[in-house]
Amino acid sequence: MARTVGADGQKTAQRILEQSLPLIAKLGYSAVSMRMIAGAVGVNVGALYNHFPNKQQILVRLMTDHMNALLAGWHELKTDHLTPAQRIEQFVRFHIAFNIPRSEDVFISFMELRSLEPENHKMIEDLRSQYENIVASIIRDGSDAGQFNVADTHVATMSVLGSLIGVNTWYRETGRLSKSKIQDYYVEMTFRALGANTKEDANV
Amino acid sequence: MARTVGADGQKTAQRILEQSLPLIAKLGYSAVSMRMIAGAVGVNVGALYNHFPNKQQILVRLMTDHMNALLAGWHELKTDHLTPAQRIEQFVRFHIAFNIPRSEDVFISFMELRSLEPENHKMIEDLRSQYENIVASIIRDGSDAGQFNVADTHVATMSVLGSLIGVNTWYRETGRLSKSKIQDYYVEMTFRALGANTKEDANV
DNA sequence: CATTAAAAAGAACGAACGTTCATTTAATTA
DNA sequence: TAATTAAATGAACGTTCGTTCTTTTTAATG
Repeated sequence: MARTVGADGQKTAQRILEQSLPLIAKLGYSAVSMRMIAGAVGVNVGALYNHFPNKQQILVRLMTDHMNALLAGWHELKTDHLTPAQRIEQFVRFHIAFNIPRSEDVFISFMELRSLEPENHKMIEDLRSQYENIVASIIRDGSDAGQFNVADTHVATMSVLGSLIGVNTWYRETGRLSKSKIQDYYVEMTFRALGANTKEDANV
Repeated sequence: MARTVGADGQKTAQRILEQSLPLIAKLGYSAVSMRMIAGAVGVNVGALYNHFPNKQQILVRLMTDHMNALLAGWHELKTDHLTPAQRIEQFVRFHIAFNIPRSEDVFISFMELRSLEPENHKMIEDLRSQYENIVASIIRDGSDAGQFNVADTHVATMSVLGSLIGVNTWYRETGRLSKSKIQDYYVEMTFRALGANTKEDANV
């Protein structure tokens, strides 16, 4: 046998990414073999190499695609003209809304950094720090404007991001809480953690 | 060659655990081979099986030892007689102090759950939920007593734990902030996030 | 001191790994 | 329609994997 009827390179490449995602999220990059991916796609092992030069590049694509979508999603919101309090609220809501349906991407992008060769690692790390900088600059602006009251900008940034990232580890579609309720709760807790005094001002 | 001078079973078993820890933390369980561990210990591959029946049990020991030490460390503090606000402060300080010098254990216990066979996975998961329950019950007590003001106990628990767990991902021994400063900052942010109104009452 | 047990070495096992290659067939191009 | 390119198969490559086994040497036991 050889090329099959209806075979399409672009579609196969996409299927490889789609099938790799849950496998790597569940088992980890090292524990997933090219044969497993091929099996999930419904294709022979060798065929994978028509679309990706090696295993590592599959992981790189998964991570860059996710991080770029995350950053693009945020920048689409165009929040520059808002107050720091409004921006952090937008950010909390965006982060939760964006990441909940992408729990596997989130997990991989956090978890498999160490599986990347140095230059790829650096590239993803840069994207990640761009995302951290979004929060850091909101908190810094809020502090400078006297709207937030934090002892240390960096610690506050890490605390806010840490609590948000944790959502993915426990959220369940079928759980007790709706996505929007979770957003509300986290907005409130984030405001409090940052010593924000402007939520009422902004909303009432 | 064969048994070497001074060879001691218990010491070797301990060295296997000690050397496995940084390897697995850095590369991941699947990516670490028994030969790498043996090399780090300075022993032949086969010798590992005098001390552990298989690779999985090394991971199990690393994770159970860590989780048990974590739980034991907390219970040693005997905080039952304190107020919820005092207890959550103690917890935040304990968690940071305990985990910072054990970043590799923390990372593995969080990361490699998926590498465990079902029964081992369940055992570790049980230990982890015991730890979560510590926070949950403090927050619940504080809410019931009207000392905390949270919209949802579970969400608050996850947010507090998430922000704390994040510390390990960015703390550096040589960094700008001392451990005790970080503790102070996190105590304050946690109090705020929980709507605690008793920090001043308790301390002043 | 003789015997047994513990702890190591080192070779070997089959299985699985990522990757390559020659080949075959479908789709596209000239 | 003929030639070329794209996309797949399936076998094979050498390497590494976790594990087992035999053998050797040291330490502990009687």
